[in-house]
Amino acid sequence: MPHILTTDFFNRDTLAVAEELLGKFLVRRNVNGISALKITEVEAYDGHQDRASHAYRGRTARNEIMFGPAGLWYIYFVYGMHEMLNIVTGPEAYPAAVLIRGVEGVNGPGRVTKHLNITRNLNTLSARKESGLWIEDRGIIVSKKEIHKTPRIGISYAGPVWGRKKYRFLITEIKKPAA
DNA sequence: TAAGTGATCTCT
DNA sequence: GAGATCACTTAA
Repeated sequence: MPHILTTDFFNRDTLAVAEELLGKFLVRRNVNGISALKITEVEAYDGHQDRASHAYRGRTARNEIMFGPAGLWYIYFVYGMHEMLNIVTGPEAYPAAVLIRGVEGVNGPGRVTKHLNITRNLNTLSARKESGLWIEDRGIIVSKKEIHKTPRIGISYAGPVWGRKKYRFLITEIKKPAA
């Protein structure tokens, strides 16, 4: 039986949540039915001191949701064309979230949202069945050996310290034998 | 490698 | 209000 992740899962250390999201399934229900895709790549944005985080300069209308309780979707629009999907983590008033950068067969945060028809109208909603977008544990175990950690992407403004932190987690690509 | 695209934020 | 910037993608 798939187990839907709830607040308890998300209301923990952001790095732990990010790492453990690998291998879980992002499930979307819309007019086309239900699709479930395994999460393969994420990034953590953790706390007000994280210079790469939207919350670094304090609370604004956009990042307000990052200060909210865990388990809410934070979806924003960048570069005039891409919606980014994040799940809020940690306790209320502590600004943190995990960006879902890739799922099985769909690489790149902008492509994930496009593929699953995820837009800002889901922003601030809760990750549960009722919202049409949630995350399930389907029993897949991801070993530490399969997990790669690298610096985050597209955050050169974050400076040498925060820019180099290995807050990006991805499942190692398994090389297929040449056909 | 550079352009596209528009919301958001910072400064006037 | 104006200008710069941006947690990206695609086409060369």
